[in-house]
Amino acid sequence: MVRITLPDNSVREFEATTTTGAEVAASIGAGLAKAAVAIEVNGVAQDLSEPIADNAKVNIATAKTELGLDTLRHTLAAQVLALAVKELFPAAKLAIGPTIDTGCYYDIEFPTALSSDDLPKLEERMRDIIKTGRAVVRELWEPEQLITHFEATGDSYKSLIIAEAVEKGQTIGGKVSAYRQIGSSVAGKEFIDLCRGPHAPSLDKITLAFTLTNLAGAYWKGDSQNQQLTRIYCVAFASQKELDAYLTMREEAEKRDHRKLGRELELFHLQEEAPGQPFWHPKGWSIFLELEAYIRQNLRRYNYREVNTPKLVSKGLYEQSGHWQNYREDLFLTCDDVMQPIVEPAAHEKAQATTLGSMAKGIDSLGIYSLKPMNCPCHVQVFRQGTKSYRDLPLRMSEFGMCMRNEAHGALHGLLRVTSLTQDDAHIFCTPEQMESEIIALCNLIDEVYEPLGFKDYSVKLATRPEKRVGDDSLWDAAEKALADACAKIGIPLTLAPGDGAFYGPKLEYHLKDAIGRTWQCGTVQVDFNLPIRMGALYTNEAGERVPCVMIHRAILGTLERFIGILIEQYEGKFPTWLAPVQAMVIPITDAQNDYAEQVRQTLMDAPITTATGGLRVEVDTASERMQKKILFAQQKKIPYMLVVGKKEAEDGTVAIRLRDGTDLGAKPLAWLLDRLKTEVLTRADTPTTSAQAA
RNA sequence: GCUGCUGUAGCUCAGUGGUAGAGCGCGUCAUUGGUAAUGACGAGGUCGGCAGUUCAAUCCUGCCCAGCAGCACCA
Repeated sequence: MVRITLPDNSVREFEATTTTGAEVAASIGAGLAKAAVAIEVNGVAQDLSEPIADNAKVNIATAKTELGLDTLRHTLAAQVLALAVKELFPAAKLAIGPTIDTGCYYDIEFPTALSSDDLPKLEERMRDIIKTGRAVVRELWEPEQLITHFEATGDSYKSLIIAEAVEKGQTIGGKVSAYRQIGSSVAGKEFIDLCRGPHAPSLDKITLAFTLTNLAGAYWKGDSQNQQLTRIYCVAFASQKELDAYLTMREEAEKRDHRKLGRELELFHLQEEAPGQPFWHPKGWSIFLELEAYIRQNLRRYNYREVNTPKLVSKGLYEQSGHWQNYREDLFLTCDDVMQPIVEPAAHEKAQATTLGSMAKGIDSLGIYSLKPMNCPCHVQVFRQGTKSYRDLPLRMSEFGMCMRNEAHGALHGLLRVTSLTQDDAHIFCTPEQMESEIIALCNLIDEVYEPLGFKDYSVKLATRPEKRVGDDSLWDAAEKALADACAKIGIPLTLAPGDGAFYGPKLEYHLKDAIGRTWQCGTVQVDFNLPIRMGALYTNEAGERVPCVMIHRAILGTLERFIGILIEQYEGKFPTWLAPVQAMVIPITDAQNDYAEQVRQTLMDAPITTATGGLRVEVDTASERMQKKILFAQQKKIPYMLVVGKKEAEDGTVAIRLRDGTDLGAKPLAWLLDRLKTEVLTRADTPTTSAQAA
């Protein structure tokens, strides 16, 4: 007899000791039996066909549950998409087909390139396969036999996975599970897929709404040294409604793409002569300046001192720091004259073309310089001027330094990944004893900076020692512990990112989510015991000894370029007044009010309101258009305040105020408006709303 | 860097082996309008770059550059 506890804590008894999930579901009701796709037994997912242990707590999964949806997506990938590919492209080699939070994908090696034109055909075949409603049965195989099977079908990647599972001891009593689709046929054999499961017991359970969206390249096991496979993405949801909602969401996300808005709002542009380097237009640059000022104001509260250091620095400094050894490929190198031949042209003919530009790296005899890829080595040089004692620490050195990185070409992406980047960078030189309180202060500062910008939800990862690193492991132990302890102390939940640390130290990574749900690393806090030793950042301790300090590398916004890109998407271009490139647009109703409109603009521009650009940013729309059109235009430019001036306002010395969201505040004296703008700008209020009307 | 795709007017895009089109935007003129698009006319393109095939290339082929969707990378 088997006793089974249901989610409502009721207990049912079954005679047979081999009672399965399917039987439990059937005992509850025919509807549930039909909808069931898998079952959770004591928190572990298993097939409906497997027997359930005595005294188990179970939860039956349907398309409406997380596990059920995941199981159906999994079956869709492994039994439907995979089979469709095998039927249409017999020579294709299946690799892996996991689920993701919007559906699933399958990585496959194709002998000839698949094109996106093939997707509709594949999708149609998938629907045909589902219509057969064939049963999918779990089987346990001897690893060698299953490998033999996959060698015969050409799916050598499956063999590799089996071999690895055996090696790692991830087997079920020495066997591996596979799923057979009863009645299917590929090259005369029933289709079998290696899988841990669970799977839906039959294809007619797959009631998902799905569509194949796109193709992409992806490396086998995520390693760029390996074979590149073709990844087929499939979005799949429990209902057509959810699928439509997801597709609509993607379209909406496209509308707030910072590259599109950046052009429409005249913030910046990119062109091929300067890949990855934004040309900032006046309106975009004003955002840049405001953010910089915002950060400066915050740093002041935490006693930072700002510096500025050279852009073009000899490679020697980077050899000392270790960046040369780790990032040489990504440095922009130059010397006094790259076109000057290195070898005497007369020596031999080929030498004519042999310039530094062509021979480039590894030539020590010439003074080779690198555009600085980061600020830390330069900051150490500032620190080293003069003798420092423990009384000088902690020393917090900040810089908005522009760095250049020759990023992999495929990595560039609008403002989110650029070649020339401006970090809100700083290095804290401190003693080991000060380290923890400095990290805690930093975590607080970061939160205080993010919060007013609307980023309340972010995740923090602890990136630990990578394989390629410098320094003793004992130092790494201490550094990783310092970060973990500090976070524990102030209650920041951490997830681990093993091996993702910098070559000189572990780091906390702050990840923010953008409008399309992609996450971007922005803030970072890195504890470094190694560069101070390598580069001689020493201080005299209380005992009079010269010892290396601890260096904490940190950035809050990360790079201003990336952060502005994220902000554009976050706000959909509707910046709060303090950040808005144009804060108010004066709209004269007829030409007769142009002079008054200009007076209004001048009054606002001259108002004693401090902004990063020296005062309020106001424009006048004197186009020979109807007022309605000018309002529409200002709205399209997402300008927070529209100040309509007609004959009446000109006579009364007022402006008729209309907000970006359509709210009409009516005619108000200029002094009233100035008061309101001043409050809004100085407090960096989120956005102009009617609720602020009391101001 | 890798896989697939794209590059035609300021923007969005159509099109053809015989040197190009639309809508919006832009300019001029008329209109002087009270809170989401006034009308007429006009200008604007080495069809990403370099080679090749051809009597002829924006179109076909190759190479390069840039961009897009991912992957890898991200000090």
